[in-house]
Amino acid sequence: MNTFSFLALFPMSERSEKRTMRATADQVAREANVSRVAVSRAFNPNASLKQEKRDRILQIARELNYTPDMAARSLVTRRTHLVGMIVPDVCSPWESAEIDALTTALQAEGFATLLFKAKADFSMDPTLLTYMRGFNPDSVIAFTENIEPDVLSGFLDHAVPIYVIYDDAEQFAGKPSASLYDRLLVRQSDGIGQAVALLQGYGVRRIAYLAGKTQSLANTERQRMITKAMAERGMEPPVIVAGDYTYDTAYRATLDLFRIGEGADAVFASNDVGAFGAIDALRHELGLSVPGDVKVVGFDDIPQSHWKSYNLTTVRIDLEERVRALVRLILMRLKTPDAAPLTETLSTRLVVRGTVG
Amino acid sequence: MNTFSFLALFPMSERSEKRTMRATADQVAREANVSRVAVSRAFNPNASLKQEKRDRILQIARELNYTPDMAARSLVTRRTHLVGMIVPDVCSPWESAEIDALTTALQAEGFATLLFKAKADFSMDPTLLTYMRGFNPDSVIAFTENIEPDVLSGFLDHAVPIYVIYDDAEQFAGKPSASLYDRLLVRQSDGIGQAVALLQGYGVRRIAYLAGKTQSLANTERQRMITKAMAERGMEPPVIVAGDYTYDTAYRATLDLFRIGEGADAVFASNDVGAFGAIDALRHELGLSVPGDVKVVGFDDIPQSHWKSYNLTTVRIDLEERVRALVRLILMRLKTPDAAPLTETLSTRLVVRGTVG
DNA sequence: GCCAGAAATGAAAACGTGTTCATTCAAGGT
DNA sequence: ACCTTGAATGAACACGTTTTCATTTCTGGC
Repeated sequence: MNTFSFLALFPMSERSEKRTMRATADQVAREANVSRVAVSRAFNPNASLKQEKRDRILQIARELNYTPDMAARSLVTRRTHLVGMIVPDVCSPWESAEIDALTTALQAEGFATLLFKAKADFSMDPTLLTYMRGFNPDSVIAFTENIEPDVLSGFLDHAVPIYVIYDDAEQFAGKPSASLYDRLLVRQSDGIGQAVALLQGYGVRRIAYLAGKTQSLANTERQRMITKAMAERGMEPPVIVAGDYTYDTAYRATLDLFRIGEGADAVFASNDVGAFGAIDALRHELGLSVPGDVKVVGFDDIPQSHWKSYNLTTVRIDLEERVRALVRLILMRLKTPDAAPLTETLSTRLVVRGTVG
Repeated sequence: MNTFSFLALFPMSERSEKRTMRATADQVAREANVSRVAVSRAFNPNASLKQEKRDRILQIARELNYTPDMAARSLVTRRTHLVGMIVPDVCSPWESAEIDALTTALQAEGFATLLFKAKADFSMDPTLLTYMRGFNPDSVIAFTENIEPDVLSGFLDHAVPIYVIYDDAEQFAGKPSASLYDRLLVRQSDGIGQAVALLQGYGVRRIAYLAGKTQSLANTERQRMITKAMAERGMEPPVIVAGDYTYDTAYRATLDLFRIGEGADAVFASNDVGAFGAIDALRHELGLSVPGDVKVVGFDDIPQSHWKSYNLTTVRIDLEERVRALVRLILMRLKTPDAAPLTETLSTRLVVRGTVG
């Protein structure tokens, strides 16, 4: 029992013992005394075929362990039912959660995930793109944000981008292209407003924003919205601390902020993992209390955020909802390419736990 | 800049504006004044073709943005260059790290990862398998351990399993099949021995083993090796606490152990995430000190284990090394199907941090 | 019992590539 | 100058499916 995890498959020609090929539509047809076309139709629900005949074919197909060959099918259909995902770091909690949810949702719709690892610096590798192109994915999801849509969609033929934009649809007023395409609008300002209000309620005056990757649009918009929310409440602009979404960088940046810099009443991290780094630096190296001396707020609400050691107060982006909206957009555009551009909107909200108050 | 993450592709027939198909080998051939066969050969390094001719073809291919169509190619080659991965939980730190490393390694060898989400209960879904079969992956990696190899390799044609076994190759003495196939032997006992020795050195007498999924072979072998190591040092057998590799279950199980049960001097968790749950329960709910009152040891050494809040002492499985060995086995078997069965061995070692001593 | 329209059917033509096989070409040894 | 060997070449076929299109069979209304 439970003896294995890995399995290699081999084409018939190379296995001397097993001479049983994968069953083909022709074999099923012969066995069922019908034409090969009938077999094809049996597997296509809305093709016209006598019910009784269809049942018999499917029965025989099951006995022969037959499944239509996707490669052959996609050759004529021009649909591979593959969705390419380009990911720099599968280990990142937020990204792995998003991959998980996307794969689940797409799988339910009959699409399989084709996973590619991008370079660590988030850059888009032309070789990788060329390589991926060969598989002809029906759609591509890129988890890196530092490449122009035009470059990528020029590389992949007939690609129509779906924009993920933050807070202000108007920030793209100058780019006419943005309004021509489908968009997912994430209103980060909602949760950020709640967070800033809560912090101010606790008497916080000086907030440090622990930034993420500078190429990340999500990051720059988070920073902008925090600054805006603070201004609206009559607070001074936040102190900006450079970061890159990782624990280690956040840890060191926090040390610098409090040792070399002038510290802060609260640290607003650009993501939860960064918040963890900040908390650990404050508690375990600087000897400060969270939330006693310094409040900490994160962003994302990953599963680890409710772990008791951190118990993080954070701005939650509902992953399930986000993925549902994205999959809806992708499938809509795939089914009806000429439909009018659609915009989905996603709110965010503050989840209050133990690192504030 | 940095305005998008998602991209949908569409077959020509459905896009009214763009009428430019993907370039085909015929077009390249016509443009270069050669036969289509020459184009095929140009992309196959060990086919015989005049160097000058090959260069010209590749040049023109680049200009036309041409890449061989994998679907068409695999139809005749019987090789898809796809490796299917069946994963119950992509979010799990250890699994996501393994997916990341495997994808990187396989990508370097020209294989792409085809990701499928299995049911949450680790069970193998026949529908999923049938579905995956359609894509004809060259190889399959299953991250779930509760299905007989025979069942799966019967389902997928011409599948030859690669066994991952733990500590004793002899445990499969009764199963002749095990010695017929390739194997990765993980010597968990190495690191476990070091851990038990260290704990005994600190005067620990009563160890609780916080178990993982009972269907997991890795788990049962960890338990067996801990018991064995303790016996060899004249210690009483460990207290077994049921678990399932998750934080929440580990947290509650630890509470029960110390409130209802009789507690322990040390908790040996079946994985790092479980150790985190134990630590948090001890520190934040039971008011005990780690490592003062109770020592904690984990298993895996995931990236989070060095985070200061946990700073976990743990038995490290070298992920890179493990993945290298696995990829080596898979590729070897794929290239030379009739080669003699190979066994790779992997050691483990204790990484000492702050939760012991 | 007849006719129109709809549903069911199979032959043939794609889809884009790799491979076989017989042929041509170039080079090198006597 | 001749033969031999090996490399270079392209025509034809194969891979397993879907789709088109023309034909046949069924259905229901008069």
